[in-house]
Amino acid sequence: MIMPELPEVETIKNNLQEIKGKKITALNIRRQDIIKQKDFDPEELIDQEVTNIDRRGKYLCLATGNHCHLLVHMGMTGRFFLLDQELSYEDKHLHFVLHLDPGRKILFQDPRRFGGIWFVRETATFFQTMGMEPLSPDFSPEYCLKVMARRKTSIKNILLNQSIIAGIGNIYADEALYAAGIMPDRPGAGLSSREMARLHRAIQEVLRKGIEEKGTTVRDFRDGYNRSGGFQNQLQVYGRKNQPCFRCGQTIGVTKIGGRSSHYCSRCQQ
DNA sequence: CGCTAGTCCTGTCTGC
DNA sequence: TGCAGACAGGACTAGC
Repeated sequence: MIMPELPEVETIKNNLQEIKGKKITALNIRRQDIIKQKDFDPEELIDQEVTNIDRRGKYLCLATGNHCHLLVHMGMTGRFFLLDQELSYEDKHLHFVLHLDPGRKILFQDPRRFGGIWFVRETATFFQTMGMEPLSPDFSPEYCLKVMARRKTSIKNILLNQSIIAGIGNIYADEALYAAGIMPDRPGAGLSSREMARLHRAIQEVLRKGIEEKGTTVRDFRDGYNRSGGFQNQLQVYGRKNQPCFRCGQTIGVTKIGGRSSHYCSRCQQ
């Protein structure tokens, strides 16, 4: 099971750079309920050039020449990928198609439909409540200490809170906490500055590694060409319940935190 | 405001 | 072999 997190969306973003400058020729909304917001008529995108493909948190953002934005969130099982016109494709759970000139298309497929598409005019407003990008220069141990001060909830919950840090999901949260040697149920405010420095570094390391490996594929994730990623082979704790810790041999445990499974090594993490 | 529990959804896995 | 139930969880909402 997978949800596309920051490294997965970043991978799709990188793949899709080649459509920059291409013209949108048509679009096909096959399921209305995956459209979450419509600041403008989607038809306005037709005949427009894709001017930019960006990422903010777990959102992919396509900009067009007339200052319109198409935002995509993959939810848990969403796929957003390029396909050459002549190739056949599985159209089950296919909710949206963007046709590009010449003869290519981008498909949005999402069996579980936790994902969606937003037609947004002002991205600044849309992303107003989104937290800091963890790979930006402003993301520092000091920032972490500041935003986690006085928070009694678990550090795991804080890492998953998109309004504090953008883009971290269950897999990279567990991996970062393992790499930092911190138990996921520790209250955020209880972390020492030394621990916060370790966590800050671990977050950046696992995310960078995830991007380098072009994402994690447990079952569902596919990149902008519908290919699998490689980070699943480097997971230390996520999905390794009852298996020995690579570092110390202790059995990896799982507990529920905030309704989500949290994987940890009780010897390597305090 | 901070936090928890419930909700949505369907493919896959488990146990009888 | 078949089938019911558990499970996966991102983001949002209601309620305390």
